[in-house]
Amino acid sequence: MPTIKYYLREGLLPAGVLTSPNQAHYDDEHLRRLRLVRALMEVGGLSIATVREVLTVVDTRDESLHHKLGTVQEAISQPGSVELDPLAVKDVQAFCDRHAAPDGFDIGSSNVTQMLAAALSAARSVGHAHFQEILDPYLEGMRIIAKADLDYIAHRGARDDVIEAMVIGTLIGDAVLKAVRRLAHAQVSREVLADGPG
Amino acid sequence: MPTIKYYLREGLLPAGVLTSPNQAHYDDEHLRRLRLVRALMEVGGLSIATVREVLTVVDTRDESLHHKLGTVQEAISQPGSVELDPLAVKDVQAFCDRHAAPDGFDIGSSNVTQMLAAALSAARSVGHAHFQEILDPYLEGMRIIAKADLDYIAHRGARDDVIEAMVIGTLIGDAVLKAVRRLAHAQVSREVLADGPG
DNA sequence: GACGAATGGATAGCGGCACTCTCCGCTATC
DNA sequence: GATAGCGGAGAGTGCCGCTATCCATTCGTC
Repeated sequence: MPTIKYYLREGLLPAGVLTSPNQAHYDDEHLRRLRLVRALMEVGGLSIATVREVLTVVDTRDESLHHKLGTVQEAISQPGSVELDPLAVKDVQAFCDRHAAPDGFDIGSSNVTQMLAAALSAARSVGHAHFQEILDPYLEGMRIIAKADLDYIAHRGARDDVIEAMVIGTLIGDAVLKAVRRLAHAQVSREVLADGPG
Repeated sequence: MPTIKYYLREGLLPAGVLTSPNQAHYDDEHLRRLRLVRALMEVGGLSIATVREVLTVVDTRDESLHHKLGTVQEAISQPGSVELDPLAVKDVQAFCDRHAAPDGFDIGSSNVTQMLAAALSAARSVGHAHFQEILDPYLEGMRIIAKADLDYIAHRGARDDVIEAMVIGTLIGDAVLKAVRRLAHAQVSREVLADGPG
């Protein structure tokens, strides 16, 4: 309960409707918002500052949907503070070029490409200089997943909370995918072992 | 530099070879280890305690490879402190059953299934009670990715550092996949838009 | 209408964690 | 022989996510 007071102070939750100077009323929407905050923090690993940033965008009523999606995407895709290896940056560039528009992406230097470059830099730094070769199969698998994601968003109806659905789908989706990847490792390696010594 | 002294104290880095009581020599292996620690922390988001745990297993010389892989997997797959929704647990159970051995997985209650249940619980709590329906396409995509992962490990040669390669591949891979997923979203949504109004 | 419990609001404090600072004794170097 | 720098150990710092305390008010109920 003191945590809720804290979130209120931090502006993560809207204040309740004051029925009297020391009595506020909270409805389902407040509860829902609280659960959203907890989900973003616990599963998505967002900091309070980032959650506030995201919620601000979610709550913005004017502004185009497209612009809001972009802003939120950037907010929830913050790269770590890894110094970028120029070679890794080149790898990212090559990858982006390879899958460039019209059917690909041509995103210049967003947080997403930064993330990717940071991860590949880290890989290089520990002696895995060819990790970028895995990017193409990764994209192949991720295209299937991305299609499922878009389907999911679309079927939820293009209501007012598309942005919210996207945030949830992205962050909780990341966590789910982490787990599913590990399960897939077990499944595939079992199949390989079965085929091999068979 | 004081950070390195700190890591030494915390047992994340092995002490250098003392050439004299106050002069230690550090070779490439030490540097490599340092970079590994930084990568696990900055990209993998591991805490110092978890890094130590992982490194302990990596450094263990005896013990079977299989057992070490399992231990490390558990260490780098720690779920958040989310209370589990029984319905979400049921969803996970159903998913596991659906893809059960011999070609699937039958992992009982490991950290991985915990992670999955936690994520689905969070989804439910924010009103996404049907998120588990996305699990099958997720697995389909992840199987492609998992195959690439195993290929990668295999082609790196079954040297002494398989566990290390697995840790790196898993954690840095997670970060890479996060980024690639976002790029795939952009790519696929562009394709859909192109097909739709076409 | 009196009284204890509870609420809203604000301020200060706590605990964990990843560092960082400082001091000490020593020794390689000039 | 002065001094700069190292290794080692303990205490201190800053941030962040809470948590505890305090006060005035007011709701419940008797």
